[in-house]
Amino acid sequence: MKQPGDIVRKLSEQGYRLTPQRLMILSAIENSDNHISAEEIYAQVVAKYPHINISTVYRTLELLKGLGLVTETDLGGGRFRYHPADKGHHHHLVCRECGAIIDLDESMLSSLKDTLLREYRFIADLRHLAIFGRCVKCRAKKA
Amino acid sequence: MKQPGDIVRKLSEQGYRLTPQRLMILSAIENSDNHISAEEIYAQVVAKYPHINISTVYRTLELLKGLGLVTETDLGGGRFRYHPADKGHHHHLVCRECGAIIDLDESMLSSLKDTLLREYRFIADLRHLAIFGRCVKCRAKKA
DNA sequence: ACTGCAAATACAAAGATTTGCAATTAACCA
DNA sequence: TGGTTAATTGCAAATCTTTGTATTTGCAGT
Repeated sequence: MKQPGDIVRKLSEQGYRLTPQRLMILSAIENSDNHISAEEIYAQVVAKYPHINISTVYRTLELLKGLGLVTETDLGGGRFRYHPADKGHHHHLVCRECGAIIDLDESMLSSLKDTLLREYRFIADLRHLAIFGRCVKCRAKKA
Repeated sequence: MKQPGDIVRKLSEQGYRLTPQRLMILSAIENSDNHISAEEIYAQVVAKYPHINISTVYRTLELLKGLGLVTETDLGGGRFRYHPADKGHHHHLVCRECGAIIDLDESMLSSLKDTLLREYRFIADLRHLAIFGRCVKCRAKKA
């Protein structure tokens, strides 16, 4: 398991500067339960450090994504959410009705990946896929 | 098979106005080979009818999508593409390297849909999914 | 502690999509 | 044909994300 600050250490090891902005952004991501958005990160950081600009949040997320330290999931239409990569790859079932996000184990899609490779010779990147639909709770609500 | 103008007829039947803007937008979608974007539609229409506003294009697409006459595919990050719904549902394999879009038959994902329903009781909407990766041509280019 | 410099930042502006509102107009009816 | 009216549009502004650029700053080497 990772310790808090593990991402900070890796950044430092790779020669990236540890600016207060980055530390606060990382803290927001690591302390988030799950699936935090750029706007939410910005809101958290700006409360303590009003000087920060939101473009710094976006660029930091871009950096962390590129380094594989943070995972980005597109919940449709470019609504991106982030979480620490060490919390494991998984997919997301997103309920269109109530907005619930259900984590789906990576192995669920391995046979699909195999099929695409065999039939289309296409190497599918299925690391953080979002699938939309209707969850069990909303199915119960009304016919 | 559908005739050109079939969507026009359906709109009219359901009490929607047939404005010149809508007719030209529909013409652009129906004459497109595949996967046209809102910007491309706008560019085509504005050439003949410079007065049109792009928000009309977006609103018309929203309407057609809601009526199930046009299908919207999110090629990642909210880059939407459209095509007539009667050309059939299919999925898309999108190559991150060369941008190629490979159509994938709907049946390809039916077993995934079944599994999600059985194991998660989740009704997945897999009508126009985009899966990212690397296509066979780009695999050949370099190791 | 101080200095230099490349890295990182803030700011501003651009691109893509959405939304509120006043003006326009397609379609119905006399 | 012309009038009426609710649907539709154009326009402007807002939102979210990205990008260019001048300024600031972390940090390695004094």
